[in-house]
Amino acid sequence: MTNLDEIFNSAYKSKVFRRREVLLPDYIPEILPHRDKEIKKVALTLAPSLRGERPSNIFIYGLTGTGKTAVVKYVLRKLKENATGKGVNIGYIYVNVRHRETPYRILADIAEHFNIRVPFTGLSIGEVYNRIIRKISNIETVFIITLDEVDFLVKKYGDDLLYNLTRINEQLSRSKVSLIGITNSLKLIESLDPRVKSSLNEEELVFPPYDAKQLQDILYPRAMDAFVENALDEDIVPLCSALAARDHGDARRALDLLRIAGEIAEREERDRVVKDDVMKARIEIERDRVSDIIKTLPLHGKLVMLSILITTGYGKDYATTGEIYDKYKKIVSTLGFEEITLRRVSGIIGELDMLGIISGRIISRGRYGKTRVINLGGDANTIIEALREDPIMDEILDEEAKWK
DNA sequence: CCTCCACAGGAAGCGCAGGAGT
DNA sequence: ACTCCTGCGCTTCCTGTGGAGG
Repeated sequence: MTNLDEIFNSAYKSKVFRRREVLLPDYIPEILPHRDKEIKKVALTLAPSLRGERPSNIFIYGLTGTGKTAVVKYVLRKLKENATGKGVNIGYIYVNVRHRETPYRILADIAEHFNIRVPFTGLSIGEVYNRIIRKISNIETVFIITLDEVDFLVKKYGDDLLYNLTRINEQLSRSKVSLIGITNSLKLIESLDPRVKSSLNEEELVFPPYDAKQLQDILYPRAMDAFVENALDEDIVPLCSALAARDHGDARRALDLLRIAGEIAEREERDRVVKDDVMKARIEIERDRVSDIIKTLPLHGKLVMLSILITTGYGKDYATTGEIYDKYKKIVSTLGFEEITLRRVSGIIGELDMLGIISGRIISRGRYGKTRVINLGGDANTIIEALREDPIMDEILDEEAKWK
């Protein structure tokens, strides 16, 4: 073996991980602990497709990381395997609505599964819809379309698309389509058109959150698979489970913590993951999340974020929408930009609140009006760091520092 | 008890960019 | 070249509201 081989080999061979991919969010294990009941229910509902019949539509509720997506994907995979064995045609399509959050993109995504090429924009929604129908109408297949996180779609664009999809069968001659809707919010179904509601809710399934013990049952087998023997301190898995259990029993969060903790240990070329790595992982996850959001903010979004940062005294204090808007106007006028309206700034603040970058609550000060009181939810430095990636923000922050 | 502040947040719509079809 | 489509950031106009002060 030459020197180079040795280098590559030792770089390739991690001291911590054996199969890191087992911890990635889209990995579906062979066994899903504490979800037997749910798997059975989904399987029973979808089973008629093996006889070429259209299965009932299913609606699934549950908070993030409760195994909704995993269960659905798992059952669909098994179903498909079973179908090919029996010579039945079943097609399944999985679309995550959060990543494709407009009706057009969702349809475009579905279309792409059928090998219909659709442009990023330019076609009418109806046209994409028609192309899909034209393409699949005559194929003798049961299609199961899964829409993950539909709440995002309904909240922003209403239920038109859902309504059309539930009625798609009327326009198909030989193929059949059934839908699986997955949502985080229990309130969603109430806001739906009654027609959509009854048709989509043929079967309904609620996924309860995991508790710390159940999270451990999920983590242990995966940790065994993912890590080299003895790479984990004993208290690592319980710690990740406990932290995630506090976070409404989110299994994905628990797996992320475990994986990132491992990556930190690996980066530092240690062969053992310790408690402190988990704590660091927690900070790192938060930093990445904040930085991703701030980076993709439009210019005025960043300026508003900056104004919040300054008016709240870098997180030590509270500020109202009005105070933030005043500060924003000052910043904008020194830069010579055109300012956006209060309405829009209020909207941006609302969005930042929803994203959890800041935390605000609406209060009434009686005579002195009703407003939103805001402070930074998390760490100011994380936000400053993310903002400084934009040269304009960087300059303003330097300027601001001089005044102090 | 009523008023009226300082906004929240819904609805409609505008102008532009990116792209399709004709 | 021209029309038509959507997404995005934004504006305009709007109605709604908890409670301190009169």
